[in-house]
Amino acid sequence: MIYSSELIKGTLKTIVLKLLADNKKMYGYEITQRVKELTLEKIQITEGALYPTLHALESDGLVTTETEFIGKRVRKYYTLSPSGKTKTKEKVSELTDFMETMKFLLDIKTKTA
Amino acid sequence: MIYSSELIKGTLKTIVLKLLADNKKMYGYEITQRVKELTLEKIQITEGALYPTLHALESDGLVTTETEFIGKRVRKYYTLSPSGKTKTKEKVSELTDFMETMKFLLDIKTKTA
DNA sequence: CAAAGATACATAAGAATCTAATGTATCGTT
DNA sequence: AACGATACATTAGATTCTTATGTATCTTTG
Repeated sequence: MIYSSELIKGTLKTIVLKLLADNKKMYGYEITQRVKELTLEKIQITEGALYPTLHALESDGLVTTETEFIGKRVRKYYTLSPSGKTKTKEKVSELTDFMETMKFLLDIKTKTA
Repeated sequence: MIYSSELIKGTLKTIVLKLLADNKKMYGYEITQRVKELTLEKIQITEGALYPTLHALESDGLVTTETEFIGKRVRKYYTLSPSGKTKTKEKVSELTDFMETMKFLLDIKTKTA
């Protein structure tokens, strides 16, 4: 089962930031594959969604980039900046908190029904 | 603290459906107030977001409506249709599942760091 | 009793962000 | 040689939310 795309909305940026926090340095394609692998195919990040997000993180100064050549093929690595690390902590704790609230909302009557 | 609006994206429809499943019959304004109350002000549903969503649920046949007059003031009640009840179960279990996956993603390195 | 705030509906322009498609190019395998 | 995987990127269109606006009634308070 693949989650409906609307669920991914709003969490993509947080997922990317968290992955970068855990792995120091990643490139776009690698991120799509890692997420797919970690979520057992349930979250599929499309390139059309990922690249604009990465570019936005860069222009917000949350990540820095370095280009590397693997043979003749370009690979663009992303690394968290100091402000990116701070932002990641904020985003992760906000999402964690949000999920607690949502769990509460979804459980309300189910418990007694 | 109020959750950033992007987090609400994609979950609004599910929240509304779940509330209707628990309460049989609710009107728009009541939904905004109930969510605010249940989440201790952390989720604020604006009318500009709610009404289009309710109208969409109606045109998808997931809810039926009945208008009631309180004095001279109109109140529009929404009730889940049979297909709405089925949809609610699907949406709630998908979101629950999604949150488990997200929790896993967010916990990965935190555990060992 | 007038004003302000709460109740209650609704729409609409603009912003943000994702999907799906398309494009370019290299590398490895069969 | 052809195909699939790797790797970047952009764009038209769809979706959905924000912010503002509009209308109208009811309740509370100075």
